[in-house]
Amino acid sequence: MTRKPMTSAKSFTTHSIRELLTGSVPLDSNVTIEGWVRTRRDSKAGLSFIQVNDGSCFGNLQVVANNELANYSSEVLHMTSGSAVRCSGVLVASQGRGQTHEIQATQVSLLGAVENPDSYPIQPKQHSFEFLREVAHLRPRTNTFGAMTRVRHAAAKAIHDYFDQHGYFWINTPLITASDAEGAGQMFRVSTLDLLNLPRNDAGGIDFREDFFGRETFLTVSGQLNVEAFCLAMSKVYTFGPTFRAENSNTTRHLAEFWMVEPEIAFADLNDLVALAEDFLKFVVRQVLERCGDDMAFFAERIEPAAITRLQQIIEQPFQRVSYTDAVQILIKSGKKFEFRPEWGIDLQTEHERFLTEQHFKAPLVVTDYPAAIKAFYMRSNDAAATSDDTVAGDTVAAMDVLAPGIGEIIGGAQREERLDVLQQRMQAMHIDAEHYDWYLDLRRYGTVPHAGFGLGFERLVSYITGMTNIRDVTPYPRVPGNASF
RNA sequence: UCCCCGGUAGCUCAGCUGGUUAGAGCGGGUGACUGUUAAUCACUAGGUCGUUGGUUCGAAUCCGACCCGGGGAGCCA
Repeated sequence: MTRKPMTSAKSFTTHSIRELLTGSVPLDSNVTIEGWVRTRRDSKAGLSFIQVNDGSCFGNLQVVANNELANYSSEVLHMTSGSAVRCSGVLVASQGRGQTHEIQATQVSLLGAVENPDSYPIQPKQHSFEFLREVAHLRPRTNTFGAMTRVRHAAAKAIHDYFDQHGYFWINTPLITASDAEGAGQMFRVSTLDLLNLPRNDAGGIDFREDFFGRETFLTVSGQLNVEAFCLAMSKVYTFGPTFRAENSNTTRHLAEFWMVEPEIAFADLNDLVALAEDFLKFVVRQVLERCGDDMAFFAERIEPAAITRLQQIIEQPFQRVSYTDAVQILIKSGKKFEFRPEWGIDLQTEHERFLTEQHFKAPLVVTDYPAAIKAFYMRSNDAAATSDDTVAGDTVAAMDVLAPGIGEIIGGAQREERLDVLQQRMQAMHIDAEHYDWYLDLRRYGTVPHAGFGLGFERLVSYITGMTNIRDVTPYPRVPGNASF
């Protein structure tokens, strides 16, 4: 992107630093850049080196400003970290080591000064992530969050590209909902009622007929049920949008507000879904590696040494696959002492998942066919319990989780129960009020077909890709219990 | 929600068997020096030791309560 500069400097064209560093602009061109000062080093020989970053790429551009500039001593020497500047000059090959290009400045303008340089929080040094969360509005100016932001963008773009190239339609499912979905967790209430003066019904409860929508409403915990309806018309669809969970979860992998990707495919079974998950993840990872080389190199150097190599392994290796029943057997036979003893019928604990992905398989792992009792009502009942030995296995459903080393569950999905009578039985058994799901049951009454889908936690994906271990550091403004700052 | 750990300068931390005036590095300011690379060197400013009670002649240091942050677990994506 090139454009005219905002000021009068004639024959200088404004460029992103990315353009200048990647060699798409010939040397000796007159150029202008706009950005924020990372560091400034002064030489009393009469020149200063200003490292400028504009977010367009990981690298800074070095601007060489000498004392012949009219504002050299009055402004240039006071351009501390964080100052906003516009620099014009000639793009040249750098005389010094450490960078290929630099600008010999003919004009350096201070657009926005840093009022209190001694208290500006972002210094050219390592900060703790805990501290940076307290200055979430300024942390985009750090290397780490610049890199994370570009990776996050590249991943989101890759997700849309993958589905677009494979004939999927992006469905914008509602964020406000009246159903409590699959009971996927605690929900945030949406209401315009006056909390200090609640309307009451005859039974003494709150009269939600007086509320904005005439009934109780919440923020969505999943777009899945809604997107299924479009799946059973458009064949291949997906959602990608914000999701809300009011769970009191205080961990490095939970947010109250996060983004979720939920593809849903018709005329498909669990095997098709597993194949999709693998192909999809590999595509996204490959795109990020191709587009964000500098950023990923930074994560590998400073955050997680294996950041790049483990992504390359994901691309190259086939995902491992194991049934829940076999996974439990592996855990039992491992002889390893777990805090929670592995047992058929109990959900895999974090320590179990970690053992399977990090020690046993040492790869992303797809676990399938979980006990029906611990899974949601809409998951398809398997016809027969599949076991690889003499273990007695109970009823299972065609569910699947993709577990990634270091992160745990990154994808959860299932083939959906398309048989009306089986679905109704299951809802009854799980005490789900069928009245709220009549429209959902309609999908089984009118032209039902086998279909399947999964949910991918977008932040968990970014966390896995970058090696950033706390999910609060891979989203711009994290919302967690007790904190909605910024 | 449960279990641990922590809160000292703008940042990262030391000091914590109670005892003159609470320290260092980085960052800021000033100066020296150099086509510099998180530059280097010197000087300098900067602190209600999370809040609040208590113990004590005396509390950053010991005890209680509260607030905030972090890690782990559960729930899940």
